[in-house]
Amino acid sequence: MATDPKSAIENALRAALRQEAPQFADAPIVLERPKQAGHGDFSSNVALQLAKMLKKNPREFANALISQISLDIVEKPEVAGPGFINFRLKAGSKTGAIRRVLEEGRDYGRARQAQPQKMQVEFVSANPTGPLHVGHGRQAALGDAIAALLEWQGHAVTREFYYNDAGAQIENLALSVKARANGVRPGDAGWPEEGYNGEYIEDIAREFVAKDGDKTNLDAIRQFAVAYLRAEQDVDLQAFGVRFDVYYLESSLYAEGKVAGVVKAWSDNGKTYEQDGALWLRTTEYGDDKNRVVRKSDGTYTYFVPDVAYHVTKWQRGFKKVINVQGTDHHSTVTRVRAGLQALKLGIPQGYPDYVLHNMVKVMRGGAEVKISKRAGSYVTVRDLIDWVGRDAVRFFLVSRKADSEFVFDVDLALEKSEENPVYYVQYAHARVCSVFAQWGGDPGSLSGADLNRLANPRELTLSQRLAEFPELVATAAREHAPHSVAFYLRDLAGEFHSYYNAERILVEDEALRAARLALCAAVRQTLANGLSLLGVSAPEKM
RNA sequence: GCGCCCGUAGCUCAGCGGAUUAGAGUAUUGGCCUCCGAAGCCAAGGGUCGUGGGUUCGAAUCCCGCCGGGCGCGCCA
Repeated sequence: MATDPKSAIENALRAALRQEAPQFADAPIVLERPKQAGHGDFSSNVALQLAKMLKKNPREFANALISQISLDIVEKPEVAGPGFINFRLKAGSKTGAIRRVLEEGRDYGRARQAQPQKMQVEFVSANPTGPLHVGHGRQAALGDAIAALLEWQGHAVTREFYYNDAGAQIENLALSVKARANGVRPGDAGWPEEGYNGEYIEDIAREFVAKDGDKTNLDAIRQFAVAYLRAEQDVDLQAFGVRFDVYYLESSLYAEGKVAGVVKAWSDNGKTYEQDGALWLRTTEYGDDKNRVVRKSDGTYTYFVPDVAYHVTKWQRGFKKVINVQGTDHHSTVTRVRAGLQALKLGIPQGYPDYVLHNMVKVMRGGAEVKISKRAGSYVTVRDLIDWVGRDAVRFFLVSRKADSEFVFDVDLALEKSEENPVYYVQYAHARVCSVFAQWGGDPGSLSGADLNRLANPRELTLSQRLAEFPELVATAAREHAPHSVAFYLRDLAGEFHSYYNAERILVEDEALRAARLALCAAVRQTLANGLSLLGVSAPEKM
């Protein structure tokens, strides 16, 4: 079992620091991988960081530190530039990662948690009033990947979908379907003021009538329409490869009295007041810029009350960490929900819950923005995208950018020139390795005994090092809720593999060298597969 | 007007407070298949990191102003 070289170096530096500058023994130690090969494999700037506070010359201090270090996995450390300490790994210690990947297999990159926490990621949470649009697609891809990242960090993660099935928009849905069922079309007299105009309304109306539905029974229509759309969304999510553990219905919060309970608790805590016939919550006491109405003068609650009630259940269900994935257009709710939770005085932490807010998705095709979908009318649906470019491409694309960046989804890039699609580049690397193994025909299990010291050329060592980075990359991506870094890593890894593959032959005559190269390839394949699975993208053996 | 986010190569985007050339992809140009998959590789050109200050030994990165863009500022959800 090889120790991870990076932590070994870090430990050695820490020990040296304890000797040379005990007062900073706990200072953060940053080890980065230099861009330029000439600067070694790892580089640290601790000496520069601490020199000022120590009132010492950075280079002298760096020299003092390295005089304390003796590690058998690296050559002698060097002081460079203004005071960087550069470490160059001995060739043998670079390939350790290969063995580790092969040993851990599908678990390579996973961390064990001494005390796993219950966590929850809430995402999509689309109202059952229409098909899922591209924004939901981005949320689905992001949320699912974030959930996977947290699972890989050893936590118990629940994927949850919240259905706003109790609000006014459901009423509008029912009215729209009823109007359609009775032959009233958008624009006609009698069409609901805030009705839904998409063609899917017509579909629902037709099916409702076909089932001998009573065209005057609004309750029956509402039930039918919600069930219809929920089923349709489920089909889309399934096609997208996203599965939820819990579907939470807003209506159940009312049914169980939780909404009224929240308002009562606020009142009991003295956080509310009456004004203009409405009941207000003093959210300004918790960072909001104005107080908010919680019970309207007509006696109904504003939408954010059930939202708070919902989050109380998350806390009470034991989720210590909750991440809500939402569009930035909802960012004003963040402060409100947190304030509402604080005002209950239930001991819920101040920053609860966490949010990942994502920007909007713009779909481009043929050089122009696509805004119209045949099904939905006013927006492009997830189904449209999957139909156009396939599930893997959609998922990879949608997580391959930071959540807060505006996303331009270029259908032409993914469709007409599909070979230039980044996801194929990564999948192709995986398929290539598979192909080599098929050609070879040997038993992969036999590779565990390969002499990895035979791997000496720079491309092999670079690849090995890249493999070694994966677990830390996953950990960082999980901590920062940033699955896009996994996508970038995979591209880099695939790129280095393609270069290697082009420059060197794997299936050489020399048996020992062949075994070593195959071991490296097997590790690359495994790491690619693990990374792709994190993103919900398949790793095909042939394409 | 106020709040949050964004502004890096023609286009789409990475970039951890650090070391002469700021990175990918794509697009453009020129090479590489008697050889394990050319959906690939190699090479070239292309950037005052929106702008003006400040902090620092050092700023694309941190702080402030300005310009440009997005989103939000309901007894809507």
